[in-house]
Amino acid sequence: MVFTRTHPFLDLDGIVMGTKQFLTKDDWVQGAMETLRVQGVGGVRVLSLARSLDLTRGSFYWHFRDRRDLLHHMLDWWDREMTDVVIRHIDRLEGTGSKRILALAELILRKNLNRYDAAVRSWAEGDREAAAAFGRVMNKRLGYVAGLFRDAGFSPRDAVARGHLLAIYLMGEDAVRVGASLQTRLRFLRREVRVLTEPD
Amino acid sequence: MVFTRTHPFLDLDGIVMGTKQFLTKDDWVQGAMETLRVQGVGGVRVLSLARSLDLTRGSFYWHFRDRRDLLHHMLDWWDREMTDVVIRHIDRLEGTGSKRILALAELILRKNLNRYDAAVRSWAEGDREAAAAFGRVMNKRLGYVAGLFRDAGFSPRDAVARGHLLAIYLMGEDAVRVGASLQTRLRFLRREVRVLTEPD
DNA sequence: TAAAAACCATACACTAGTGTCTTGACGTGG
DNA sequence: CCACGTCAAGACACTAGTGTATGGTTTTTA
Repeated sequence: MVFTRTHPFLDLDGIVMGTKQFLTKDDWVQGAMETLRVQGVGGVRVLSLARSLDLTRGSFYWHFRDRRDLLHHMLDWWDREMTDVVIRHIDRLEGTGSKRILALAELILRKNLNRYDAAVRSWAEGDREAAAAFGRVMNKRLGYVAGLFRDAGFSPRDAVARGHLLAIYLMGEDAVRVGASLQTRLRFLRREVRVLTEPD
Repeated sequence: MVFTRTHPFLDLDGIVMGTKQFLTKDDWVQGAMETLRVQGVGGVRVLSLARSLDLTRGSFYWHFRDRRDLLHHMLDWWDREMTDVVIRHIDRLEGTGSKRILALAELILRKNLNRYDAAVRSWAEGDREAAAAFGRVMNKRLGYVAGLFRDAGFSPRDAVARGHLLAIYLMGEDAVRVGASLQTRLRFLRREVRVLTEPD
């Protein structure tokens, strides 16, 4: 059989860089994350995933021990790309207090960094490893956001309360604003942040 | 084969009322909701559900046209039992303003009325009917809670902002307080409600 | 108490999915 | 140029799940 399948791939700016012959582990993981988002863990199947990537399961079992192994890598990826990235970015930012809080919130909305949260959370409900990963990530997020509120001048206890309200809002916002434009969502967001950052 | 299987069943107060020979549609739906919670929609399978109820699929296909029909009834059930019930209960309550807000929030935590929210939300991501149902329910909730904040004396725009913060918090709270006792969760909750209900 | 309705089991034909093993195409360094 | 590492196809044996059709048992109704 002729083996000429080549996949065009994009860099981060959306510019076509070239073609590649083979898929990497990360290609599988990212494809699986999309399936996770719209179908839940139960929908992440080796066979259907292979079909959607236009390959057979032969490739899959070269990259991963089994389905469980893939799921493990997905949790790692989600932790790195959807949380650590944000924290590093905000840490490098000028300004302090409520400015940084708003920047963090807007970054998450603009880049849709919360798009897998619902699925991972639901996944965690019935899976010990997912639950552990989800717990770690949430603690990281809650702690970081609460810290920002402390920087903004709130008492430790108040900073925690407000930080948790914001972190959970950011996790659930996209669910109640379906079909809304980014502009609308940002308008809502700024008002929520104002409510939380204004002194009593 | 002998056909003597009888299931003890409970009334609302947990007192054993008797035994019943057959299962109702609602028995299937409630069983399916539990599976939905821990496994997501993908885990709601006719066969495994029948096994967990200790019967065969023959029963299932008497009560429901097919799997899709069950999923439809689950959305109905979730709407009725996890939202309408709360609204009716709070509407009948004395007192106004922030008292009722706290009562609503505590009721949801105490009765775990948010336990299926995450799964339904994730389900909605890849299913039009679930998305429609989830949207209707969220609008109902957001509108009702915003109304409570208006009753508490906030301006319409502020009431919406605070109402949404609370509604989304109530939807995501259980995810970040895993392993915490009800008392701990209530302590957090009261502080969040205080932050949201205190005038600027 | 006989007929009707409600409820469930079982068998059948089918599709989807898992993991293993073998084979083969491509690419690169010696 | 060839040997080895990389990546993927394909076949195999298996389990899980779907929906239908049919018949049996229990409960209700008349």
